[in-house]
Formats: sequence, structure tokens, C-alpha cells
Amino acid sequence: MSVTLKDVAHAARVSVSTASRALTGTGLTSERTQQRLTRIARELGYRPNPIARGLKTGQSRLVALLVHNLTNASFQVMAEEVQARLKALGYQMLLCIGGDDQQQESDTLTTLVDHRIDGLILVPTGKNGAQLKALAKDVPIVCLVRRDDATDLETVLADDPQGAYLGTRHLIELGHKRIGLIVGRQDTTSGRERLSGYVRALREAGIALDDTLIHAGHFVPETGATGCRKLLDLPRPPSAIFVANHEATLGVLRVTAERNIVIPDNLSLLCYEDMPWFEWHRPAISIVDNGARDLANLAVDRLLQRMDAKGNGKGNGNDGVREYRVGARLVQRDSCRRIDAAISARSGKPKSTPSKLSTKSAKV
Amino acid sequence: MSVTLKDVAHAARVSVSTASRALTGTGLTSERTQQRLTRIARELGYRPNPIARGLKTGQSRLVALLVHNLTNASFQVMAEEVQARLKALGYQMLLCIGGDDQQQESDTLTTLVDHRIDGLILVPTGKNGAQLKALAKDVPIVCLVRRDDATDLETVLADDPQGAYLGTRHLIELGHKRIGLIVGRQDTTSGRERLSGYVRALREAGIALDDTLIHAGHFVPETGATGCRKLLDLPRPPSAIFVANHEATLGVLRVTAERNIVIPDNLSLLCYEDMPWFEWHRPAISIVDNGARDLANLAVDRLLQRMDAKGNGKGNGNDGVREYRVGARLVQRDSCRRIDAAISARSGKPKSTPSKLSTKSAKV
DNA sequence: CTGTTAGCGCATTCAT
DNA sequence: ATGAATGCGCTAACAG
Repeated sequence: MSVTLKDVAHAARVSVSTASRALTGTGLTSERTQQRLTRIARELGYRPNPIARGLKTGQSRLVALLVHNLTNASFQVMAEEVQARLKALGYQMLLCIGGDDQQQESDTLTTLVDHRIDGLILVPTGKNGAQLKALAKDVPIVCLVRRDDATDLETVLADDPQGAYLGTRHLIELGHKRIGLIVGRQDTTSGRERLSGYVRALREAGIALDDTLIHAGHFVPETGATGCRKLLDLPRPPSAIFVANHEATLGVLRVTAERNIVIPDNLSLLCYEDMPWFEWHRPAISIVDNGARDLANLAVDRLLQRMDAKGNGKGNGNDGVREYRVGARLVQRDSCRRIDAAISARSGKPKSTPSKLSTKSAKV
Repeated sequence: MSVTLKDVAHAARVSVSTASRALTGTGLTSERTQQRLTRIARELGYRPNPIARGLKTGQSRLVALLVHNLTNASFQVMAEEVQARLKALGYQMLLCIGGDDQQQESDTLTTLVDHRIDGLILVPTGKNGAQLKALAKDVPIVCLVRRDDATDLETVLADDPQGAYLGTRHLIELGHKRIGLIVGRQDTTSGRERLSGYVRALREAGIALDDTLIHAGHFVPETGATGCRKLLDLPRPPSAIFVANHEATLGVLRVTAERNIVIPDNLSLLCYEDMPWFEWHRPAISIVDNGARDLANLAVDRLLQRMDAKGNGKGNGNDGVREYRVGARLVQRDSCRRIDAAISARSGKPKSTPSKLSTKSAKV
């Protein structure tokens, strides 16, 4: 069916090994035969068989990306980015969807090593530490977005403490004193870290922490709806809400729409993690950008480095493991407005006056 | 590093071939050794090496899905669905993103066959017909969502004529006479088909076709914005807009928001292809559901069938190729309202009164 | 620099 | 029912 190395060798009247050497460019062949073979191979339409090569070399040119889903915009971006990067390098991406589920993650992992993947980037559930640790001995692994505390894997994280700090500070600078926070589950790193950034910003500004303004919950729209209602029903409702739980954004928007709350006039809204439609929404939604694309790129960089560290036989480079942070970035659009020295929410009309603060960071 | 068949055979004091036969369950071994081998294999943690197996059998347990992007909600759903289905069957999904670009599609295709994929589901650009046709001889292929007219590949399509008809008829039944249509490029199947459905519904209702109400354009938000403005600026603007170009939806929503057009009071809006946030939006957006999940499932079904048709040596089953259609479905939410016998748009207050028409179809 | 030989892990044909 | 032998396509020792 397809033309093999043998065919090429035969056509060129050399041995298979010479053909192999010439085509893989090991420099162990004469310049001339090298060129000749390349030409003949091209003419014959020879394509090396990765399976056969893999059997011999133990490599597959396959790299896996394991994410929770494709609904989350950040994961979409990451998948697209990782695929693009890898393809350019001659690797194929194996995209897996783990659903943030322990069992699924575990199953997927074994399947992947069965297929002798050359590398793995995953958003860990954090519940398969032992397995991951074991796998890490055989294949380079980079954790993305979440850390698996039971392992000492190289990890690329968003700078959530900073992002939340940045966002909160922005709202404070706009004059907001009562800032509602809707944040993720506190048993996740990002949930905790974002809360901490919020707390720090308030503390720095000398604003007392008010527990009733904080709502933590699962990563689903309902969390936003519930949280938002809770906040709005407060005796003294917040003048701004920081939705640091991406999935919750939908719920918040629904509730504000249902209650005819005009954003940003009656309420400032700042969200976390961009989505394509945020800037098409009216008002365009201001966000803290977690840098999904950069995260993906950095993860690929780190993975590649470890992959050829391993290739060079320098151990699996498992020492010197470190954690990377991709800085967050504030993207000001039209959903936050400056508030007068007044204390209450629901004040009135003035149009959003964005401050000049556009902090951009990329400590890597 | 990992335990091989030889190890198992050795431990069981049988030959490798016996071990192989027992574990692959060819029924050519005694019940007893079969069980014994299975047990030993499990104890040793044996995992067959797909690479080695693949080299021998010419199969890889890899199935590729090639889509244009992951931004489009339908593609997300399809990717998730295909991955889930395949995983359950012991296949790994190779997700590729082609960007609706001829070159990328072509490159990807060659890489994929290099990897000896067992099957391929793709949304074709329609520009690599020759290549696809050639590949189809080696590997089962199913086209999804779009047809590649230069080939005679099995194809699973959405029933766009019916979907557009359904949507348009719905608006007509609500009393709308002037219905704007924003639709995709007319050099794509879906673009043409959706237009035709719209036309048919109008014709049936005895409503004269008005070209100024139709705006066709690229699959980007800008198309929606431009189209929507054009429609609203008409001397006699439509009382309803049917956005049959998924990507254009964002643009339309922006423009209506900017112009403070209250939906559905001032304008009814019907969109094509669902997105998670449509039902969280206020008003929740009514849609024509193209059945992304069903499309994916059907494609997988067809692919599997062809895959084992090929396995069974019954040719590659390339005869009896046919086209499948997954029926569209109207999902009524709150963005369309019944309009009085009046003729003009921008009439007024009455709340949406959904008709009882909930056509559901699944001709398969 | 090149040809010969061996073997990666497995399935399968041919013997028994 | 089982074992021995062969080869999938390729790379890498090992010799020349």
C-alpha cells in the first residue's frame, strides 16, 4: 500500500540502513548519497512510518493534552495553541477530556502511556498523584493551571493571587468600597488564590473584610446566579461584583438582567478569564485575563525542554523542577465605572471613566 | 521498563504465541490456559503495546477528528462527543484543527495517514477533494457538517434546509411578515441550504421575497453587525431577524444592544446553533438546534461501521455510500414574540406567546 | 562511508 | 491446543 524504506533503498541501489541514515540526516553518509536519497524518496512519495520507527525508538511523536472540558474558554484556547505549536514541531496532539474526574483521568493516563506518548500536558484533578508520580519516571509531564500537590511535577500556573489582586485593586481605585466576590471552590488552588488576592487588595486599601460579600461555589453558572442574588439582597449591597469564578459569569449576567440592573451604572462588573463574546456584549465586559495562550505556550516550552533533556539521556531532568507563573492582565472594557465618594450602590448615571491603570505582567 | 508479552509467557511457562492467542481471545486456546494467562497478565500489570501491535496489524487504535476550530460551539460539542464515544470503544481521538484552510487541511491529512489512523471524521474545506479521495482508499472516512463535492465520501449533514425552514416558519406563524435573514457565505453548502429553507417557508406562506432583507457574509461576528445595521436602517425594517450564520450572532446582539432595541418587544431574534450562554442570556435566545451531538454520534456510528467493514475484508465498503441528515429542532426560548396583525416593526409591549409548534425531527 | 545483522513487541503461519 | 519461526518497517550495533 505505501512505499517503505526498503522501496527507496532498492530504487537507489543501496542498503536499507544507508537509506535510513541518509533520510534521517545523521550526517553519517556522504553528501551525495544523502541528496540522492532525499530526492528519490521524494519522487517515490516515501513517508516514514511512525509506528515502525516508534517500535524501534520508543517514541511516538504523540503528545497528549488532558483538559477538563472544551466548554471553558481557557481550555479551548489552550487546546488550539498547543495543537498549533506541536504540529509545527512535527508532533501530533492527542486531546483528551477528563471531566475533572478522578476515574476518567486515571483511565486516560494509562491509555496514553500505552500509546507511548512522548510527553504530557495536563490539568490535573489532583486526585491521581501517585499514578502521575509513577508515570513521570517514564514520560515528561507538565501540569497546567492546577498543581497536583501529591507530586513534584513541573507546573505552569496562572498568577491567580496577582490577578485577583489586580482586579480588586482596579475596582477600589474606581472608588468602590463594597466589592462582592464570587469565587470558585476553596478546595482548589485557583479558588483559594483568587480569594487571597482579593483579601490582600482590600487590606492594602484599608477596607475591612466583609464575609457576607464573599460567595464561593462550584464552577457552574448556578453559583453565579445564587451568589449574585445573595449579594444584591444584602441590606447594603455591593457597588461592584468581581466574578472570579469563570463559569459563574453566566449566572451573574442573568440575574442582573432579570432585575434590570444597568451595568455599569447601577453595578460594576468585573469578570475573570476572557471569552470571545465578552467584548461583543453590551456593555463590553471588563476582565482579568489569565493569559490562557501564554500558559499553553509556556507549558509547551517546558515540556519540549524536558523531552529533549530526556532524549539527551540527562536523566529525565526531574531535578530542578520548578513552578512557573504567567502574570494576569487587566483588560478594561465598559462594565466598570468610577463611583463617587458616595457609599451606596445603585447611585446613578455617570459613564464609566476607566483609570489609567493597565498593569501588565509576565514574570516567567 | 514495561512488562511485555514475553514476560507474561515466561511467567506462565508457555510460548509467546500461546500467550498472544490467550490474551487476544482468539478462542484457539484451552479455556484453562486462557484464564490462567489472563490472570498472570493482570498480576504482572501487562499492557499490550499498541505500537508493536500496530506494526503487525496495520492498525493504531487512533481515530482522528478534524474540525475548523474550537470556538464554534458545535465543534466543541462534537469533539467532546466523539472523544467520549471513541474512548469507550478503546480508541484514542486525535483532534486536529484545520482552520478551514486548504493547506492546513492537506498537511494534517498526510500527517494523519502517516500515523496510520484507523479512521477519520472531518469537516472538509472542500478544497482537497483529490487528496481525500486517494486517502479514502486506505482509511475509512466520514465527512461531517460539510460535503466535499469532489469526493463521494459518506457524509453526515445537518438538515439545514429543514432547519432554516423550521425557523422561518416559526417566525411567520408568530405573525412576522418582514423577516431579515443573516446567513453564511453562499459558496458553502450550509449557507446555500439555509437560504433555501428560508425562501421556501416564505413562499409557502405567500410572502414575497425581498432581497433587501437578506444579508450573506463570512462566518464572523462582523457579518452580523453589518447585516443587522443594514436591516435596521431599511425604510421598512424587519420585525424579526433570523441569524442563520452562527458566528454572526455576536455582532447582531451588539448592534441591537447599542441601539437599545428591546428583544423581543421591538424585534424578534432567532439564531442558529446553540451555545451554552444562549439560555442564560436575557432574554434567553430562541434557536434552531442543528443537533451537533447527534451529528457527532451518527458520524461515529458510520465510521465504526465502515471500519469493521474494512476489517472484515469486505472491501472498504466504499459502495453504498450515502448521505445522512440529522434533523434540526426548534428550541423556543424568549427572544421571539407574537406580533399583531400590524405590519410595522417596533410595535410594542406584548410578551412572547410561544406557539405550540415544536417540531422535532430525526430522519436518519 | 556503507552493507550486514539483529531486534523492538506482537500476531500469525506453519508445523506438531 | 500449543510451540517455533517469520516478518511488520525501521534504527542501530557491528563489521568492513
